[in-house]
Amino acid sequence: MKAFYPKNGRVILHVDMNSFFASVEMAENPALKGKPLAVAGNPKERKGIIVTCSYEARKFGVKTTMPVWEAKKRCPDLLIVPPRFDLYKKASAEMFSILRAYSPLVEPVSIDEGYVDITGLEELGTPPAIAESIQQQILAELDLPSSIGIAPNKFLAKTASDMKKPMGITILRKRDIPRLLWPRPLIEMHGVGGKTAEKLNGCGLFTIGDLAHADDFLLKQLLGIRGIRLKERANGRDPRPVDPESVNVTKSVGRMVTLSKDTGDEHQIDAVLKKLADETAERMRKKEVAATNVGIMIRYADRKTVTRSKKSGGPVESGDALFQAARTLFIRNWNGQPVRLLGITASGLTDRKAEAEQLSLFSYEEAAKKEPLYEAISRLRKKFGEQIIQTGREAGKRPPDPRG
DNA sequence: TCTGGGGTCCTAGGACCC
DNA sequence: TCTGGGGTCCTAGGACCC
Repeated sequence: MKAFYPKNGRVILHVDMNSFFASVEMAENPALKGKPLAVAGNPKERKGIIVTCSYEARKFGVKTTMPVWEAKKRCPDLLIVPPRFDLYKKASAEMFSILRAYSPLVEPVSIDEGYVDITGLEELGTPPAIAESIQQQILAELDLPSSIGIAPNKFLAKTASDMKKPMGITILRKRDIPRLLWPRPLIEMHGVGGKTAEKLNGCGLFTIGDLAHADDFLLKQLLGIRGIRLKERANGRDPRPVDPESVNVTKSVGRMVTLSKDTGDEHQIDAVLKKLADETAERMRKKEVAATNVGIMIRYADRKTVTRSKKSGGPVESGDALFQAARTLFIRNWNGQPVRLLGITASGLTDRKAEAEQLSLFSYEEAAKKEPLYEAISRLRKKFGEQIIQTGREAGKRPPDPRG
């Protein structure tokens, strides 16, 4: 049992929910269980792609991001339901609260997966026993299947949770790396996508083992700092801590939408931008943030996509301000061709409360000090004492209009 | 009949300052 | 007339993930 807790090592779990959206739908409606099921958008609105599908559907070759018509061709009996994000968010929150009952060091990565650092929790049992307990509790309380990876760091835990689905528990130790990790093709490695795999293949590197032994200089040339980092991970090294705070640090908030039909109609585009701006502002309000940068995304009929952004003078938080900024960017950068997709992103986010405080404590007072009236009052106070003159501001009235 | 929407991180070039 | 390097900020886009 002690062997699971090496003196200088960590024990990290990666909990990955299996075909999450589809599983939540099945938990809600057990009649769907055991059937080929997909959660997908409406094809008539050109959003007809598979978001998630059940294992029964996967047997027919149905995959995430596949257009619905193609999925139907492969699996004629495929049941399709539209996504219900509120339901998934609720299930996600319940899943994470189960995890937090085991350890406070829980880092959500997305709606359906997260890391748990269980280092030093010997009293709860061995790591496989803890994983088993978590998995069974999620199944019993939420009726949802999951897979769990156990390893000394995040990368290996993530890799492990992928090895056995559904309802798997997999341990990946450092000493297992040459046997279990290195023979696999590069594209299967977390962090290596199609483009990176192609580049590496072009240099004669095909497996994770090849990457693990590749030349540092070559990797740096080819992929920059990412190359070095990927090689480290291929060797089973990943120092990233499990950070429970990362979930509270949002870098950007946005909304985008593929239009049901391409359009070059300015009124229609205006209406879409306004809606996106209002919805983005609403999300910002919920997160209590303001933006210092506003960006737009335009995708044309040929899928060519451009992004434009501009740092704002002051904090932007209202739907109207967001809309005006987005509209200006759009007018300046639109090439006049029909538009397929429009998006708005608010970034450079600042805390609204801190913003308000700063405004009242600094800007207001600093601005006031620049007023000739303020200077005059200060001078008189020095001469006659503090009590002599009470300004309108201090008396709780509106500040005097400087124009008289 | 193609190919959604929400994010993160990194790079690179130009502006600008010292 | 010809000319340095370093640092930071801003912007655009690429790659990746779920």
